[in-house]
Amino acid sequence: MRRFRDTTALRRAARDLFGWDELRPNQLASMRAVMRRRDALVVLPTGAGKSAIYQIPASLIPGCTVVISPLLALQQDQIAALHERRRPELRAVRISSAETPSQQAKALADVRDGRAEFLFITPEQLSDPTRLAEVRALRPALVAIDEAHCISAWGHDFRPDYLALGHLIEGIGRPPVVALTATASPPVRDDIVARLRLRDPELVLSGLDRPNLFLEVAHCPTEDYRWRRLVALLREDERPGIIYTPTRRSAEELAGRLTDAGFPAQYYHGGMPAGARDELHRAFLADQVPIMVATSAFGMGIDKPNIAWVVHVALPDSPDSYFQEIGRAGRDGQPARVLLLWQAEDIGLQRYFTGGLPDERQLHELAALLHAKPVNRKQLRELTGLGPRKLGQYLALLEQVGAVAPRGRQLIGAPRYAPAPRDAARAALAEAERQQTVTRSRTDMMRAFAETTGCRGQALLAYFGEQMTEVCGHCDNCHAGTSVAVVREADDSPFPVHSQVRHPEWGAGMVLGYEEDRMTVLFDDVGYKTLSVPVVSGQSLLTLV
DNA sequence: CGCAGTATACTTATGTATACTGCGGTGCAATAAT
Repeated sequence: MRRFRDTTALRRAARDLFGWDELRPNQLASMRAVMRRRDALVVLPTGAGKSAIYQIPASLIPGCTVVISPLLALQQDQIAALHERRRPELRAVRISSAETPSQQAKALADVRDGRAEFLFITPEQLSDPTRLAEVRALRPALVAIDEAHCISAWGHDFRPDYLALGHLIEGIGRPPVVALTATASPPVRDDIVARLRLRDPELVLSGLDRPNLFLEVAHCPTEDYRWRRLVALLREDERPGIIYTPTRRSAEELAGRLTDAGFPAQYYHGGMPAGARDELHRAFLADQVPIMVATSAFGMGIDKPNIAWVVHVALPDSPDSYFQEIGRAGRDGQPARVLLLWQAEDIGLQRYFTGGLPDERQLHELAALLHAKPVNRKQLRELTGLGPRKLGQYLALLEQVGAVAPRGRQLIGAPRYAPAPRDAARAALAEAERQQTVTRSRTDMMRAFAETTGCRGQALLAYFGEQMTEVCGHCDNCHAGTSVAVVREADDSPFPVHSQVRHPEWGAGMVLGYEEDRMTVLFDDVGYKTLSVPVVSGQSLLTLV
């Protein structure tokens, strides 16, 4: 009865507010979970109407909705899109460093007095206890986490406040939470659930296969070969597309070289002034920039249906990034090309980006300081001489081993049963080593994807824990005939996909999938490994847990 | 980790080999100077 009532209300709201005649099954399932005030993790490709999953229920549920979204530019687009609907139920405000204190106060008042339904905010804002209390006082009825994969990708060092998001949500009264993303492998999903402290969330997943994307990889022994492959694609396809480069400088250089060669290219990266970035973003969406050469800064929130190709001129750091980036192509359902041009040297740069290991003595010193008495970040910087970046990384690590906890009012201290500083430093170092190993293994998986002669669609989906029973038919290897369709019988896969296994040397892990005679397992401590199924079976290498 | 660019050594005149250095992604917010 309730189910029927919710469905009817949701369909009516979708029609009234968005002008949609129907809701897709995945959308409806997610929205029903939200209506029942159940936590949900929704993994759907962008363009599948993901925002509506929280927006439509929010318009029906009494009380405001807090939307946690990672980029200010993205928030701005989302608010503009809501306001274009011109409905009072969809009014939105934002609190960020871009608003003056009086604008922030007005935003809070608008939500409190019912003039706005949505409050857009970043995790960094919520980590200020005063701000947290202000938001809590609004008694939000729902929290939506947009681009939820950022929790896993950024929480460890880049934006440490993401790590504390579960704690912060509890701080605003712990309303039901709906987390949304386009890409999340099984460990990333687990990470999101754990960090947000979701309670028995409804998991809504769509199939990841994108049949209209033609996947192609070319190993490029020389720069010249790489250039020729790139130019060949640009000649064949004059529709708009994105070229991903690994560095800011290479983005600028390649855009210049393409322009000189008669291809109208622009470049985009995080080192550019905000105004120029906004303008380029807008121009690209408006079909005024046919070729965008960019670092990974370009992309999140780009919902442009007619991107016809995506080229990577270097190996991305992980299949996670790669899938996210190629997923921007072909949203209109038209055939689109995805080309990876790589060489082994690309891995060096990714190793650098992964970062080195922390210094155990510095960790020890930091843990000892915090053990003695709570201090704030500024004092810590002065006392330890560590830069803000390194300090943030160290604090995140110490927090993960239970040696550090926020103490309110910007203070950081040791929790009651914190380990001794020496043990904390040792554990934090071990945790950093584990994270580094897992990160490196992701790059290894990316390389394995590049080098495989098997079906690329299968390899990619296996990484994301989705088992394809047949070859994809839309990759270079399928077209060349080197991918082999292997029909798997139930008894050649003694370990079902997603089952927990144990390896004598590598410890506990999860089976992600099978392709040809290989299987992919993600181990907690050593990361991703590809194993030969005959060897595993013959030597009884794995045991079911 | 590995590349590009520069500096130095060795050579005995114009260049080559080796050694060293710096650089490299993603963004919040807060701060300081206009």
